[in-house]
Amino acid sequence: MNAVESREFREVCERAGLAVTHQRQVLFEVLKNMHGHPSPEEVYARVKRRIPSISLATVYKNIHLFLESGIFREVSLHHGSLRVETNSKPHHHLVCTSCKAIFDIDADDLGLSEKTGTLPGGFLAQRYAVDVLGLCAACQQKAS
Amino acid sequence: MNAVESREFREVCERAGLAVTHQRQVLFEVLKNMHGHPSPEEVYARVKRRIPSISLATVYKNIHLFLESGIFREVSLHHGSLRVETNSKPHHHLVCTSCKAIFDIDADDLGLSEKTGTLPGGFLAQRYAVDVLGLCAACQQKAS
DNA sequence: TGACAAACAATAATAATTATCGTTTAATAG
DNA sequence: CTATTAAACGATAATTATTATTGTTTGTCA
Repeated sequence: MNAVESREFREVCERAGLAVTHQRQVLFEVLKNMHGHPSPEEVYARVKRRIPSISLATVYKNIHLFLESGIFREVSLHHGSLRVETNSKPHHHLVCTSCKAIFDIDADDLGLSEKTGTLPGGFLAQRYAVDVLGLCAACQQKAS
Repeated sequence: MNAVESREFREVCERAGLAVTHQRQVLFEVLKNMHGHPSPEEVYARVKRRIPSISLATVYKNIHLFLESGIFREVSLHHGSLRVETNSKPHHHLVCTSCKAIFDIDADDLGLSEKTGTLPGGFLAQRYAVDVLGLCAACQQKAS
């Protein structure tokens, strides 16, 4: 890594209140240089090339710390287990980033103009699934 | 259950090519009458009240059959494991319902007018995470 | 009604993730 | 620059969610 990247990482850790460790730094760099939507196992495999002794648990722990600190995001909020929709009306979701609650909102009420049909890249868009991330009323109370 | 519900269920099974079994029918009714976003375990607990001998595996299998047949939907396509975003630009996802591939699309290119601020219900909207569901170019080829 | 495929219950197996615990390392106060 | 202490680490056991297997039962349809 170069000096600029190194300083960036130190600042990131400072802000997040995390110690600057070798493992954490390599993980950070590896993530910065990967593309797409890697799984923890894929990230682990990459980091292992530079630190053969690293533990998978360390990778998980630090990915979670990065996510919590907003240094990286996860592809889709995953609810840990499969969830079934019981609301048959077209609707989207309000997801509270604090308490993880999910509220339904009618597609009409959200009023997004969803373009179906072919998008750039030749992707045929059929349906939109929208998560609006934010804070529910209760968590706003608590925060204030 | 009443005769109307029973007929509806038979039609649903017919269309999906599924046998009409007692377990399947009770599961269907239970799901119809639940609200929110129940997990398989929660559904299992409910069904068990009416069929104490039912197996959790049966619940899983039938939920999947219902999802595949489009009788119910899942809350969010879950990728089986945690995935980390490596693209730091604001973007959304094109999700191919056939091959499960995920492509990034710049938020600007998708051109949704995202309303942040307070939504009905007092929810404070901060960010939108949009999955556009459809078929990628390759899967359209295969299908034709 | 009988044959056969589909579905079922029980439960073993697997995959993903998290917890535990003894050891090592970074932060920082002196 | 060293001692103290909390944080982080590696190894691995444990847990959770899900899927596969297998022998038995039950719909479906001739």
